[in-house]
Amino acid sequence: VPASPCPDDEQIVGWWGLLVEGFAATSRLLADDIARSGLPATWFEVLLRLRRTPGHRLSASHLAAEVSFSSGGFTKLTDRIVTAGLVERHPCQDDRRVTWIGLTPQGLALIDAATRNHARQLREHVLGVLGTDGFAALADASRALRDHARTLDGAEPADGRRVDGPAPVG
Amino acid sequence: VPASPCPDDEQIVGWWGLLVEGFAATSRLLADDIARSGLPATWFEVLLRLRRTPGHRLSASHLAAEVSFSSGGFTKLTDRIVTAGLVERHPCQDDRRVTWIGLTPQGLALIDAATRNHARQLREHVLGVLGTDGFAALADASRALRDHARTLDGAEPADGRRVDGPAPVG
DNA sequence: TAAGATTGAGTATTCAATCTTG
DNA sequence: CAAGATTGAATACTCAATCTTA
Repeated sequence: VPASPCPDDEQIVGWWGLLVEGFAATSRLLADDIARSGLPATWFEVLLRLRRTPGHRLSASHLAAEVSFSSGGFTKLTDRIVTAGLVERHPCQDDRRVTWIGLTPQGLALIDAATRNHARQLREHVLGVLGTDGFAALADASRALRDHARTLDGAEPADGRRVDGPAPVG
Repeated sequence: VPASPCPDDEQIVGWWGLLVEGFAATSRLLADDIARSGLPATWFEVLLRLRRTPGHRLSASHLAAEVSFSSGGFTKLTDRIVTAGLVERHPCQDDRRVTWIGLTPQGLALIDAATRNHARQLREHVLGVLGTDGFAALADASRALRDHARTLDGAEPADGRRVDGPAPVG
């Protein structure tokens, strides 16, 4: 796509639409494969982050934020993964409000295997399509978007300025 | 990110992780803003596609596929949007199994306003971060990923062999 | 007061089964 | 029998309120 100097609204909205569709389609492909090894996509996201953390443990609130879950939703998600025997809760000694979530040996074994398979899928369905440079550029752009959005998160006041349009439906 | 000739598993998985996080963070930013104008994100996706279709109408099953919904889930989503007066169901004359979903005047007015605001948000939170060339490149890569994934969808056997039918084209 | 975690209520989604039409 | 649409059961999430601790 040769870049226009000044893309119009339709162009911009269309570009973002491609992102939504591309990400959804690829995510589904990957999630289906992960599910085949016995892991819901949400569990995979949790275990993946524990796996790459020294000590294989993170605080519940930190982990919840990383996987974009609400506090309450993450409690229930954790309940299910604990029941499955893949993670354990550990009360924190220094600050008794926090709960550490740590991988069990079974959890570690499962996420190790799932990660190897995941990487294989990514080579096939992403790296194979975009090439190394393309995938790296995509990752770089995504990091920039993430950092920008997270900077604004919580700093964006619910100010009075509204869309110039019809009142909310309801 | 200078591209390594042969990225390892951790690298690849990390790159995809950035995509997941960047997309989630930005999507949430955009969805929050859309919600402020009175539209749930799912409604917006539906109305957006009707808006850019000649005649502002699509069949339910086609629309469901475009927004990545199950058949049953889309029926209920449609129920809610119909109740809000933004779309209407029209039985198809040629094939009485299909239902057309069409925008109402209110729906059109609302999605028009929401789209203008959406474009403004995209300029701020995506175009402003990546630049025109960066955004265009991202859209291009996303299109490639989408087309690849959709080619494989339905052609990828679940566990055993594919059910009888025409051989996959790709 | 504020922050981390949990609970309960409400909502939205998928899956499987059903109905209708081609 | 296949395809589109709908329904009911089950699941998973968010939000608001609560409890505990800093």
